[in-house]
Amino acid sequence: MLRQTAPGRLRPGRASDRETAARPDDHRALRLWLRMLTCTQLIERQIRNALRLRFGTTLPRFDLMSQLERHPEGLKMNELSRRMMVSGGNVTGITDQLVKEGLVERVAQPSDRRAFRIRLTRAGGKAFAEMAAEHEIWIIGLLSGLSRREHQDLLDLLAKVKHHANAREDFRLGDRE
Amino acid sequence: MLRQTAPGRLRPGRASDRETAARPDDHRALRLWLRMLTCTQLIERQIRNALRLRFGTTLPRFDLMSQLERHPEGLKMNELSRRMMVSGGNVTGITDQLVKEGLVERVAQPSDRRAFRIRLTRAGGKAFAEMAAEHEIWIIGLLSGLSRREHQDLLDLLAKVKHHANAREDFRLGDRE
DNA sequence: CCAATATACTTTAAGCCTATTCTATTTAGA
DNA sequence: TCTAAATAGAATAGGCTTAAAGTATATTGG
Repeated sequence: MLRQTAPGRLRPGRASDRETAARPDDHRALRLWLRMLTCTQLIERQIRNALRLRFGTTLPRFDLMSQLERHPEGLKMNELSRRMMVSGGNVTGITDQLVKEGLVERVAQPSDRRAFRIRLTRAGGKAFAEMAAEHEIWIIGLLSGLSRREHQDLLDLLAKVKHHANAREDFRLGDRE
Repeated sequence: MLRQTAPGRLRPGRASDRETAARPDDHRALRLWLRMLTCTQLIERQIRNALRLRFGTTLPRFDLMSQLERHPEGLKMNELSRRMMVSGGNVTGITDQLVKEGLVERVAQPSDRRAFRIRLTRAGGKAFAEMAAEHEIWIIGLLSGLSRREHQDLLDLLAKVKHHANAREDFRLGDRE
């Protein structure tokens, strides 16, 4: 059988994606935003796919484990929520899955009986190490079109974007009641 | 009542987000990727929020209508799918919603009875015009931390990323069977 | 013509994600 | 102390998203 795109399989456009449709009179900020979005989605989709095919896991699960790996003492649910930039309820669900798979554990906290620490189990740490190694190679490959100098420039420009957008968060732009 | 963050309300980290946790020995590509992701999510979340609060709609719906606005003659489902970079089944669902709301319509195509064109209705065009005007102001504001020069530099760097990542798509990185 | 294949779209099952609401516990203040 | 407010986390309902499988139509090659 020919290696073909499956019927519903997602293989988005090369010829005309979201951003390609930007019109000449679009404001430059809008063009820039569409391009940021396209780039991120392009990379994210490939990583999701690779995680699924190689390790049968998902990006959110990988992301959660990656946070825990950086904090061997464990993290509370709300810390995970903040760092992963997702809602608390979401963390509950993902954690439940990982607990069921034996990759992380909830450790009760005597000091605050409402909370507990989430930690990687030994199996979880081992599984994550394997995934992280390949994951980094994928990322390096996907971003290898840029020179070291360009990497740095892009990092700096995005830092500006990040800080400005963060500062703006409190203005609640669309919220005028 | 004080204007406060609701219990489960998503107000992700300023102090320590996903990317802040990157370690000094992380490869620069990984740091760059985490920062791209953080920036995009930061902006996207604010846009989603603003769309919900101001117009009671969602980003995918806005996105679909935005594609149609650029193509008054209408687009087929698979064209929408490609441009929006989402699966066909997803487009079906979003279109169903918008049809129910009277904002878009499916127009049968005699030349191919499997397909039809999706078009904005008059009401849809009107609604979109209002939203698009504000949307652009939000984006301009969120990206106003950069000078015109920096806008251009960022646009150029992201173009490189995009083309490289696009070219890599066929290598199916994680897929070795 | 007709069978095989491809295409356009929908449906389904499962997971992600959010806002909202709920319970349990802790903290702060009168 | 005792009550009100804040906090940690879970439960819920609804929407987004995907891969895979299904239906109908079109195209292609024998």
